[in-house]
Parts: sequence; structure tokens; C-alpha cells
Amino acid sequence: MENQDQICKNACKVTCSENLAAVEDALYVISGKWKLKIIIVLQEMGNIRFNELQRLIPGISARVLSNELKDLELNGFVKRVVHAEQTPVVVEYISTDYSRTLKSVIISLSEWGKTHKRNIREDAF
Amino acid sequence: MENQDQICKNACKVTCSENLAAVEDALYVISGKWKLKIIIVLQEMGNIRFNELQRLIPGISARVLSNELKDLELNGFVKRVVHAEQTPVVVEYISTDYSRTLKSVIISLSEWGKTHKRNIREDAF
DNA sequence: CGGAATCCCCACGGATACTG
DNA sequence: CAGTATCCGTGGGGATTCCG
Repeated sequence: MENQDQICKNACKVTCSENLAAVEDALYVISGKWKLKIIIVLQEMGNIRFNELQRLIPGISARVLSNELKDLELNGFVKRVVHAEQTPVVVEYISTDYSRTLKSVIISLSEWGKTHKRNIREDAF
Repeated sequence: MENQDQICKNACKVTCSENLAAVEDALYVISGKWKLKIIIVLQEMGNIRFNELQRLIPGISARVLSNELKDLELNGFVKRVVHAEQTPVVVEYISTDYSRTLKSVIISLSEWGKTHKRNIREDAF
């Protein structure tokens, strides 16, 4: 019966759009050229200052880094700590607990990136 | 001794840039507004035709969908199957085995998206 | 040092119309 | 149906300069 087929297809569409929505929600916050990279460096390095952060992320400009950090702070991924007692002022950025919930996303992404690179290499020869 | 601190920091920088590179390799292929979404729908629905694909991805235009599909095909994520025997011609898109290696990435991303949405809701009140 | 302000460009992608 | 062609706006982001 064709009905079975239709029912199945429609069920697929539902779980499909649910998945789509979930991924969209995730991408809305962490997509973009730099966001995930910044989060990774912050998690790996603990506290870190603006200029060193910029040095560790090849290619990012100061303006863009500044904007991204504001965005990440607004969304609770980054904490900004100012040590005003010193001159010149020292500013440190620290990853929050919430940003650590992204751990599994980062891991699976970097795992996939590694094997993907290997596959590309093999194809090349 | 300060040396210990320095050695540790430098080790961090190494694993850090390795992670960064891996994630960059991954993002290079699957980042963008639509790529992952298309892959998700394709995996969920099995074979699917152009117009239905467009309908299932709200907001995407025909031109962009067409371009993205070409790109995904080049990278081995999508198979394009033409049934020329019929008129009008039927074209189906099918997700490849290779695109299925992204499964864990998609799952962790959609899982995170769901819990993130919940957190946002709570913050709102 | 840690940014903010300004200028400027171009490519991503939307809208519309057309084709095999 | 399954796209392609063309036109066009806009905003992401680079380069540079300036400020506290």
C-alpha cells in the first residue's frame, strides 16, 4: 500500500525539521569564521590576553577579534577580566563553564577534520 | 620555577594549534549557512528531488541550493542521479556514505542546539 | 596594551526572469 | 521540473588610523 510509504515519509519530514531547527539554533550562536576557534583557544589556554589571543588565531584582525569577543561575552561563552590596578591595563579573557558544554561538539568536529584531511591526502595521489 | 609554567604554556599552544587546524579543515568543507542543513535533510529523507529539497529547507533560494549541491557533490557528500528516461526529467539527490561520517558531528551539534534553546528560554524569564 | 572609529570593497546571496 | 542568467543590495570583514 502506498499509504505506508506516505506515512513514513511524513514522519521523516517531522524528525527532519526538528533536527534542522536544533542545528540551526546551534549554528546561530557558534557559526562564523572565528567563533569556534576563539572558544577553542580560550579553553586550551585558560586565561589569555588580547594580543596573544590574536597571535594564536592566524589571520584574524583586531577589529574582528574585538567584535567576536563582545558577541561571545554576550552569549555567555567568554568572561572578560580587567586588571585596572596596573598600567598599562591588563585585560584577560577566560572561557566560561557554559562554553565547556561545547566540548563534545568541538571534539567531534576536530576528529572529523583530522580523518577528513587524511582522506583528502589519499585522494590526491 | 617559571620554567615549568613556560613549558606548559608552550605545550598548550601546540595542542591548541593542532585542534585549531583540525577544526578549520572541517569548517572549510561544511561551514556556511546551508551545507549542513542540506546534508541533514538528505540523510533523513533518503533520495529526494530538487524542489522538495528546497521546500524542506525554509529560506533557501533555487540558485543557492543549486550552487551548494554542486559544491557538496564535488566534495563527495552528495550523489546526483538523473532519470533521463522520463519527461520531464527527474533528478534525485542522495547522500553518500562519506556524508554519513558526519553523523557524530551532526548529532552533537543538534543535541547542543536543543539544550541551548532550553537554556535561552529559562534566561528569558 | 587593548581596543574604537572610519573607510571601503567585494562576494554572498536574494529577487526575478528565462530555458530545456 | 530542474535548474541558469542577470541584476543588485548589504554587511562581513580587511587596512589603517587614532585614543586612553
